[in-house]
Amino acid sequence: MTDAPLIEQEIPKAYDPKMVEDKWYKYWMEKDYFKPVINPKKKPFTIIMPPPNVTGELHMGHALTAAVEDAMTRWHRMKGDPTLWLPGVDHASIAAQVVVERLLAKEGTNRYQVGREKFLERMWQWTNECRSRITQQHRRLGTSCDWSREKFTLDAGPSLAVRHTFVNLYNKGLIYRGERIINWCPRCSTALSDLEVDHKDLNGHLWHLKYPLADSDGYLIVATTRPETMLGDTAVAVNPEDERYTNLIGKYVMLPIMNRRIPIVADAIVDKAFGTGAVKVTPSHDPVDFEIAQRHDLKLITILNKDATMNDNAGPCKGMDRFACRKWVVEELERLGLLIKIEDYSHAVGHCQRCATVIEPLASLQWFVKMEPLAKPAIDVVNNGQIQIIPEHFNKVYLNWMENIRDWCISRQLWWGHRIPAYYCKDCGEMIVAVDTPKTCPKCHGTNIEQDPDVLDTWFSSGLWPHSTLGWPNDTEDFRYFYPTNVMETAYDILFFWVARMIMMGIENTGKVPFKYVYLHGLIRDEKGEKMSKTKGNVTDPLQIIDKIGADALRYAVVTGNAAGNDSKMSPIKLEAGRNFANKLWNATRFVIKSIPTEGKIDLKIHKESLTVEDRWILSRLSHTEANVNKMMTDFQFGEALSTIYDFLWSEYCDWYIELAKVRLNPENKDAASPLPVLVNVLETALRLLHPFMPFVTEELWQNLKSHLPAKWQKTDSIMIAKYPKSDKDAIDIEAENIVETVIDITRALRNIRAENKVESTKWIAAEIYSGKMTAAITPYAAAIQSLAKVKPLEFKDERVTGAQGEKFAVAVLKEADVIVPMASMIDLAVEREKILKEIAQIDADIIRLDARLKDAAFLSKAPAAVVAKEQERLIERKERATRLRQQVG
RNA sequence: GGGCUGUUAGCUCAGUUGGUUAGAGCACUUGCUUUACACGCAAGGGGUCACAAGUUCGAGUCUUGUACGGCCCA
Repeated sequence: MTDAPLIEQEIPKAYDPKMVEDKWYKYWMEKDYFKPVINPKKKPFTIIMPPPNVTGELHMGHALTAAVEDAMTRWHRMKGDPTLWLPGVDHASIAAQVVVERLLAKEGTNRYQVGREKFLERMWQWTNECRSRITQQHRRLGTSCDWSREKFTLDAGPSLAVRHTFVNLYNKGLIYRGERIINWCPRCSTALSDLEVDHKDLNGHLWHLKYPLADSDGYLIVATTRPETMLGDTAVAVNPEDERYTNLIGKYVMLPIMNRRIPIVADAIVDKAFGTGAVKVTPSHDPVDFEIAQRHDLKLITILNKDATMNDNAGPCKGMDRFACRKWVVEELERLGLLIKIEDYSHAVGHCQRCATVIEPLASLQWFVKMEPLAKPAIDVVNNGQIQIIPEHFNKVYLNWMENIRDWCISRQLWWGHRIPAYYCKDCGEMIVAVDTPKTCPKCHGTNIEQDPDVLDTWFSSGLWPHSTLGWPNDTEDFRYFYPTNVMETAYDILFFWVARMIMMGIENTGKVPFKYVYLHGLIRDEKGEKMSKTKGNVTDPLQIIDKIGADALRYAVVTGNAAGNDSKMSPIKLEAGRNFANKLWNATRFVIKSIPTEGKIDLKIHKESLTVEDRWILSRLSHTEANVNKMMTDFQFGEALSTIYDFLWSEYCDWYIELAKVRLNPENKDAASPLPVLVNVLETALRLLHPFMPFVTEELWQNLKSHLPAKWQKTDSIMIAKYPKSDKDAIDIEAENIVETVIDITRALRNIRAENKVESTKWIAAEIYSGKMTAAITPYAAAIQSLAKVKPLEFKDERVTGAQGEKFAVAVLKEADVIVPMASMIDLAVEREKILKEIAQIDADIIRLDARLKDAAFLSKAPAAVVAKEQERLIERKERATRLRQQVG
């Protein structure tokens, strides 16, 4: 049995997270608290963590993910659900390979020189270093995920899932190999999916070129943004409805430079309004042209090598770089008198998302997933609510994309990743797609078999993550118990990349949705609202912040004031607010602990019948808080839930309950009922309420508090396995709330009068209170009001004082009371009178409005009775208040 | 070009079935070594909720339009 870490007996004045965080994380780990106990009688709560890439360290976005998922996880665990938060790491095929390739470049070498085997060794070395860093960071953040179930995408299990899925989809005809236009990154030397291409508007040119007719005089003018591609043209296309060109359809032009006869074809896709209405067709290097070529049976001529230099088909340009070639072609056409004009032209150019190189559309033999059949059920589950996306408006974004989905290019000419489970017989050319490596060719029985050299798009394996991490395709206990999972929480920028694919693949492989809720959080930006990036140098390192102010403050800062789907800006101010809150709690607990007597028996049981009104008040407020927080947690309003707890602890418990309790704790008031039972119980409960958000400081304080309490408080070893507080309806006490609110109002009014009249803080002033039917309830608080507002003597009057008495007063008319301070020494009556007149004017306006509303037949008949009653009450209150104010000004 | 979204106090942002007098943190002004906390306490100032029209008994909240941002897809 692990003993709880030591707790400082002398509590320092300020909270120092460094002294407490590590020891508690270690304690939780040793106690195995993060591991769920499978109980078939209970419904589990499961979150699969979005696996960070092995490309470096965690950033603030990961910290947000961790904070939110940990809050959900800890909350459910405390509620008693068997809770699994499964961590993992992604091999990030292209991104990680780019990182290591850069390292090699620094060493003056590259992956080809090193060779596939050695390169992969290097990748593993990098990956292992990275993984331990990421794990370490997660631990510092306080994440309560089950490390014993941690998965890596290249582990045997997830890899088997990948091969199974590939083979299954291939057998169903949903994966095919074919020659299509794909996005080629010359730097990475691989195909990319459409999603991996960033389109940036660049200022370029539109070159108008003259193509002479082949069999007669005259010419056609075509416009292009990429003149070098003309070397691969195999046609010119016009719109069949374009009268300018009707007579040319079926004729030929002579392609300049290459001197190739190419046909003029008619295709409806051509936009009559673009350029001259005639377009050059380069089927190997443009997706639209590729389609035209399919329809018109045109030749495909590829003119580029994989590194974006020109190949043999480029004639005189062979060997040139693509951009040098562009320049050369333009000059040559000009020399030939075939360049008509050059226009400035801004257009979208695709760039590799990972290395920012301009991509080339290229006809290439690749593997694809046929998406439409997979998308259909994935659209249905969102439409029928089986999966709920939060915030809801992302439904439309999701559906819009899914309904226009295109086939997905999944093969990558990379080395780091899941190798495609397709094998080719070198003897007979047979292709074999199989989960396990075949030993012999099923057709010719030869053994000369080679595996496809390519790997799969990382997102192919990520798409399986919710089921592959739980053991699928094997029938495991984890898979049966924890799948489908409950929540997928991630950033909205990978909705298509990841979430959509998980839904499709999850349904396809398991017949079930992979999760019930998709909670999308926003991006964390820097103080100016810019996206954080290493190149900009504006990244905030979570570890540095944790070192400085602690994990809880960081977690507070990323969660508070942040609603689903909204971006948020990180700033030192928010971090400070988190630190301050932790410190406030620290000191409140310090105060409570100091108030617990060290000797003699202490009874901390709450005896309902002997509670004072302020006890009943704080218990009532706590109960409201518990109800609201649980509701907000259920509704994924984490920022709101956290502020609710913050407000309760700071503005109600600390500001008022503790201050009121001090009156009773004063040795002079020996006979007063002790506030300790409520003081301790409410604090203990509030710490549990807060624990999912700020785990370290709450554990430290909870343990510390507990160590000063009697034996029966020692049953639970950690706050993280203590029960999450639930609202107690019986504790709701409107009467007590009313009375304490009045006491607070009176105190505030008195302080206000003091401040406005610049009364020195040490000086006692006299005051009279008239509080009508509340008098009896308020009177017991005379001592409290006296001490909180520094008022003595304080008298309760039966009769309201009127302005006619000739004496000078400062007056505050409150909801339930009038506060009168004789001001002989200090007040400027004229100012005071002005203030009251202003207030009367405001109230009169209210009265007119309310009166009109209450005379309005439509309102009376259509508004709910409760609303009408409330308005009536309000009118009475306003009128009565106006009367009281008028009495004061005479 | 299509779609989504934002505009609330000086700044950053909450405000979830439309229902009292729109909130917080920070900043600002004033005063406090009031024995838990200056990472604090007390008091105060500050908003025609972008603009216009509409629906409604009632709009920051719903609808439409306008202006200016942002994002995604092509």
